[in-house]
Amino acid sequence: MSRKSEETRARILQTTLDLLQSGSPHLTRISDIAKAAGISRQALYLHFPNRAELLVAATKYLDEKVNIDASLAESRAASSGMMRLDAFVRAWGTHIPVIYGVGRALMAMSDTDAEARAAWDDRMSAVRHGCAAAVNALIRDGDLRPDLTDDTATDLLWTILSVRNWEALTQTCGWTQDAYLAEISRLSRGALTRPDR
Amino acid sequence: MSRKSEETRARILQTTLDLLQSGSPHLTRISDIAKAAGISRQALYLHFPNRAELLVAATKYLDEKVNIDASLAESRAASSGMMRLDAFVRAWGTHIPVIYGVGRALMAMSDTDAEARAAWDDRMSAVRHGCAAAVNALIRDGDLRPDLTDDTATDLLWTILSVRNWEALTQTCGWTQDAYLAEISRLSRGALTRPDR
DNA sequence: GAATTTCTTGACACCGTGTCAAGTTGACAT
DNA sequence: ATGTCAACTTGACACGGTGTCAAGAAATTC
Repeated sequence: MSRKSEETRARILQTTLDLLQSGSPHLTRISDIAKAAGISRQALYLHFPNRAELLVAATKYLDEKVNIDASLAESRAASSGMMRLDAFVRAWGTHIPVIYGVGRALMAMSDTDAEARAAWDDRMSAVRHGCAAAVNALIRDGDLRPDLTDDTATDLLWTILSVRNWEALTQTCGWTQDAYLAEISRLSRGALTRPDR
Repeated sequence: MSRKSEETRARILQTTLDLLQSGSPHLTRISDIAKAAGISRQALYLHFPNRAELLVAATKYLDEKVNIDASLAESRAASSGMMRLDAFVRAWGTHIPVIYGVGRALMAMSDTDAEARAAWDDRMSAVRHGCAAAVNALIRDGDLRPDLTDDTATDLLWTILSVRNWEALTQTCGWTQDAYLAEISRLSRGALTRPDR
């Protein structure tokens, strides 16, 4: 694990992220990544045992760079439940485009690879915890719709905030990121909070 | 295209649907389907040129059997815009589980196969037309939120009603179909209609 | 009963992933 | 400067799944 080794490792990961960000996952083959990183395909296997672990490592690498937890933490600072919900929605919604490339690859692999699925599920369960925290803040303030249990509300918010929905609205429907954030905030609020306030 | 030929063709399609309904798409290989249909793998290629066209044919076959258009048409009979929205949401939401098996396979193939993607997009654009019709009915009655254009509203409803959201809530979160229908109806209504009514 | 369609068996090519072996390059230590 | 070790290279191969081709058997149809 010398300096040189870590250097190429980082280059591989960065190249992987770059390729995934611009180009569909199945067009990002192991050989494509190796070529773009300036090494042989076999050399890549000296650093990562298989495609799934490469993608997982790339995800972690990205996480370290952008520190998603810190961004989400800021939503915890909000005073009221309503503000907290909004802060969380905006924080997560802003991070989706950052992780979309690798996320899409992980989702595609989830069909066939248990390891990839586990890695993606892990990320998604972290988001779910954020949803649950926002829901709890609403409950504390008495702002949750009375006909929703906390679990139901969390499921609903988590689904509304899915990467797939971001993909549908911004990629398929062509919405701008701002339009997405605005509508999805309103939708989340309308879905979870009492109609009378 | 004799009697025998059509017979096996139908058997292949039905077997395909059966296998897709119970088991993930990548576990439904061409050879699996052939075996389950009681013919050789090569015989299957005498009826369908490739996997994508087989799936597309299976989708059409299913459409003919369940007649999804007829089911959606009933929502057109509703008098008020609000009722029409609700009828459409329930009609489509009820059909999602029927098409989920083949839909999932088509979605998975969409990553790699243009033909599969076209077939799925075609289905989804049919749903989108239904969404647009419901939105227009709301507009006619003056019940659409004033801050939504018809396109935005259609995009939003179409996204809310996506197969992915059904999958997230019923398959991942474990909601019953009834719970899904109830919540998604409420969500759709809340997202599109004026808050004051 | 003969012609034709349907299906079978078996072989092979292609693609992408993953593995293995043998050899090259370069950095560093002594 | 020489030997050692890690990083990397080239080239070969296995595997699984899709799709193709050819030759022959079996069933249908007329």
